Amino acid sequence: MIPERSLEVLRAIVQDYIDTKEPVGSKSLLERHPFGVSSATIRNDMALLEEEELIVAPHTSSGRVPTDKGYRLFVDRLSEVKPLAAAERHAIESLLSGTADLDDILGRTVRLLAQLTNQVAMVQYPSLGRSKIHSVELIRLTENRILLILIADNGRVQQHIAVLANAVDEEFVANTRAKLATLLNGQDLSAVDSLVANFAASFAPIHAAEIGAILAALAEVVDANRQDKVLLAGTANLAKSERDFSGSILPVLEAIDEQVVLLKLLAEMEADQNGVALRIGRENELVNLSNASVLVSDYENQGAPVAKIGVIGPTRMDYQSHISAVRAVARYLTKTLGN
Amino acid sequence: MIPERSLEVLRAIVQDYIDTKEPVGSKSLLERHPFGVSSATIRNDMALLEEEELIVAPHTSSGRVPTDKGYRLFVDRLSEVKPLAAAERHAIESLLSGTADLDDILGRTVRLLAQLTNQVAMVQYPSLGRSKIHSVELIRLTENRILLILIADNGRVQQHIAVLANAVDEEFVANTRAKLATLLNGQDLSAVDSLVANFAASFAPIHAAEIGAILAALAEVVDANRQDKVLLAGTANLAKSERDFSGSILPVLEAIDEQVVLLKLLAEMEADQNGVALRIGRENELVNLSNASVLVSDYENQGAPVAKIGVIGPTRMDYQSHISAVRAVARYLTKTLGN
DNA sequence: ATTGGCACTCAGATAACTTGAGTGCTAACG
DNA sequence: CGTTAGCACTCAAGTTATCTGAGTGCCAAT
Repeated sequence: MIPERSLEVLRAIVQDYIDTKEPVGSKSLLERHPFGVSSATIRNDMALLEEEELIVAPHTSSGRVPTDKGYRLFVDRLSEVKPLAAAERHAIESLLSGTADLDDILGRTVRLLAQLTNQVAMVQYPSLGRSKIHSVELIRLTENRILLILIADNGRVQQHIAVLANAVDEEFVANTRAKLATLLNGQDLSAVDSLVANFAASFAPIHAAEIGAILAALAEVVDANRQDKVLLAGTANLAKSERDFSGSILPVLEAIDEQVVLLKLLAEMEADQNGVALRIGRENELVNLSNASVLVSDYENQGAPVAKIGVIGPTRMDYQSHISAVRAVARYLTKTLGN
Repeated sequence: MIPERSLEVLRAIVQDYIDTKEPVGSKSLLERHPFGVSSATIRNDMALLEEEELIVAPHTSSGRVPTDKGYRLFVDRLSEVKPLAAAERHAIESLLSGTADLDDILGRTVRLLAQLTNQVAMVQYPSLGRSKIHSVELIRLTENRILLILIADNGRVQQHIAVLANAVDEEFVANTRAKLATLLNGQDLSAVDSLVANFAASFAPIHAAEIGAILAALAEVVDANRQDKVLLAGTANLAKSERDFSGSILPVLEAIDEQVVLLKLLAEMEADQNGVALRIGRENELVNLSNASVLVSDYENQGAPVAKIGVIGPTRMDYQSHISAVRAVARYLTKTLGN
């Protein structure tokens, strides 16, 4: 077991390092934190912490820097979450009020989070996994092109064009639309597949191809809802804190380019008791983000988590503040979606 | 007037500099380009070019580097556009074939362009300025929330939710929808404002507030079509060519964050006889992109330019190749949209 | 107009030296 | 035993000096 004071030293090291961005030594640590012991004692504690791989010295004769493991311990056991300043709270309230459109809400929210944290912020579009279908519309664009629109009960709208082999008339479209409505309105999105299994049977075989194309479009639209989208903001913050990413911001930019990677990462992350999920440095190795930390929280709609929102930044980020920022924004987003 | 050979020297300097990323001196220039004169003569020519502010020496005793003005002259008068390699042509064909959805097409296209040029690529969503309304749909989500969907004749779909002060029934919605359809279907988007001017008059005054809200939503949607969106790809290329941007990639990242800036920039750019528009370095001063060049081309739908596609990169970019890449991709996009 | 020749410049590389914040270790202390 | 003072040691980073070579401008000769 690591003695109490040593843990305090670790906490002090992490805080100072986040603050000054300089490796912290035993003497300068005492200047900022009056431990009431001598620097030699601190050095002994540091030796212990280094033993435990919680800190490391970049060079033989330099101060110490927290390791990923050190940050992890700090976050899990040593740090209180720092509540938001009133001004920040106010900023959230005022910036996010009075919106209606989903795109708009998410856009504003992610920008706000980027601004609050000075990091790259991201928000995932609400998954419709547990959502229900509000309605399905069919619109005849031309004689052989049908626009299919699927509206979910949370207001998200997806459309797709079905191109038919043969021309169809308005009546056919209206008829199909009515049947689809009866079948699907109010149903779970996830149930669509089984519900439409025998759909073609209720039509004359002559129209089998057309019905097939429309069902394909429907499948496409349902699927598009599954493969979520990610909205980003604050990429310029990367350039500002470039040196914080040991070496290069390239992996982060690559992740941003390849949204698939981000989505995979988000999907893997599960919130802890604090309501946030955090991956520090090497913990992101699989997605090639070893020099970054990812911090996300779920946001909810109708009582159930629907997607994630969070930030991505250097391992040396201000976890205490950012955790509360992410949580607050997630909560506010939940609230906004509730209306 | 600048003599012929001096211009040849300028061309050689630009090409070498783009190639080697090193300031080019009189002697090494001769090694790569056998001018048949001595280095002293080249130096004389260089002195002239420097006089004309077409090249500049970073340090007293160093080779020369083209200025923005030098690049401009090079592009306008000295360079042939380099046709695409067969492999690239092939890549375009295969990567962009077999798609249907607008989002999908644009996404693929912009990625492709980023890959071809190794720069940040951007594509603007098709403006609907000259498009017509295919149809307007109203869908009653709840008793006081109406989803308005506007479908343009090019398949682009925009929706917006109107929140009403009072509850309305299905009949009211159907009625309104029918009237809107009669009024608007097939009309120019730009004509919407004047067409709906007296719309409220055809309803009982008791519903004035509701009609107002719906018209507001309509205005919103029409407006959303005007303020186009930009899709980006290849931001990771920024990190790779970071040193090419004198100093910092920050301004570029900022522009990417603030899409408004990009849109403004795109709006200002008008294609020349080559079918592309190019802004070099300082020519972008107003949008704070003095150390970058922006190269775009129009793409068309139904015979008229609808939006722009292009790249943004360091002033020292390979204009010859990139111009043809942008043009080819724009043309292919035009062709794909034609289906 | 072009060229060979020459003195000059200066960014960048290399090396030697200094500095100072930091370390580990040990012997003494309460 | 945990703590401390003291000391020798390390090494990144800064400073200075020196060297090098690719490059220049200029001028007299062709």
